[in-house]
Amino acid sequence: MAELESNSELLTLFKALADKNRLKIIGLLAQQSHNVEELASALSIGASTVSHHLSVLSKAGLVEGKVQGYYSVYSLQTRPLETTAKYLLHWDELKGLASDSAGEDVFERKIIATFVTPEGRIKAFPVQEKKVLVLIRYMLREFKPGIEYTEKQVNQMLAKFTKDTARVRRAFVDYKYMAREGGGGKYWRI
Amino acid sequence: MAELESNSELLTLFKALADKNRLKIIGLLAQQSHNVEELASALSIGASTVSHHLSVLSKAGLVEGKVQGYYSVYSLQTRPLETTAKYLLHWDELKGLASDSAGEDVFERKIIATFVTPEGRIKAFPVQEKKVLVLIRYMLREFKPGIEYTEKQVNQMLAKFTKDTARVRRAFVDYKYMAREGGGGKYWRI
DNA sequence: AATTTATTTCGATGAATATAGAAATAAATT
DNA sequence: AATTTATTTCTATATTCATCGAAATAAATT
Repeated sequence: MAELESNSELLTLFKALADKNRLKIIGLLAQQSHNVEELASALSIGASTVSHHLSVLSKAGLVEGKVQGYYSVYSLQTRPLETTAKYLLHWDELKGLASDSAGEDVFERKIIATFVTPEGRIKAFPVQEKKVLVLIRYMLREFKPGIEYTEKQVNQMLAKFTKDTARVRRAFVDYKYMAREGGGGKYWRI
Repeated sequence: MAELESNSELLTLFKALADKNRLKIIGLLAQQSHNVEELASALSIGASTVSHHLSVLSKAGLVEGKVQGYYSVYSLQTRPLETTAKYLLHWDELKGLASDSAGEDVFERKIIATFVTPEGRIKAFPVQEKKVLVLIRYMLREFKPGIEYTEKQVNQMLAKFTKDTARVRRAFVDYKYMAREGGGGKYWRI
């Protein structure tokens, strides 16, 4: 498995970790290297099954086996565990997991990547109207159709994106993404 | 899921992460909260299937849903990801994964826990012979039956456990765990 | 070369689970 | 209260995958 984890590599890694006996194998190998039969008897399962598990773990880069006399001795490789762990810690990178699904188009994604922090706040508003609109729609997603929000609620929900909540609220209305009731100040998506 | 991860909690977490569509859901929720239908259309799968996936993720503590008008809006919970990541980084704790398998008995495990560092080195040799023997057998596991090792190899393999390799090598022979050929200095397990 | 030993591959079976569609539930609007 | 809308639960089906035993492979000893 390469150092840079693609989505499918992450998937094979999690799949490799998603089995009781494979976790036990990892635990045993974390103590000491073992050959196939030792693992089989420790887990009370067949040697061919252990061999299968080791192959799965090996494809995920989690173990490495080397022939030593009659036996092939397997040892734990901790690097993939470490890189995965760091990856999970910077969970903002998890956004990439959705990449191959048809959510945003390429242009929009680029704008968002440029003008939105990993935490989801607007760094600054672009000058070009077209780009501003991408961000407006980005924040609009927070509001579900069919629900009425008070002006206070709207401001509250926008606060996590930017300090200039009024500007965004006005943009929602100006660009006809939201309607507002004249008096009471209720907003809803169109 | 509790803060302290038991083995089975780790397993449910990895199982939850071991599916393509669930990873995509996590990716989408890392960007923004979503309701079930939004996720279903983004992934091109049925709403009931998404509901099932969200239930799996929820049992693992990875998402949380709250009712909001017509919709129930799901958001990503990053804490379990963080604790899991830290757990993987301190991979010496992975040894616990093998705990419920019938490898060592309780006494031996306790001795090893006391006198062996997380990295696998001998901190110090106990005074009681019975306890020393546990450590001797612990190191003996590194050597596979049927294979001959030169004295140099034996020392080399023991070096990762202790500086006093000669003591251990002698103990192997004294306690009849290993035999040695008189002249050439070849060792093998009995 | 023949034999012994450990591991891997192959083929088959059973269990777990992802998926869809229908029915039931819940929440809000009329 | 009846209706609309979204979600969940239920039921059934298809796929994935863990497991075993047998056969094939590989490596070392005789």
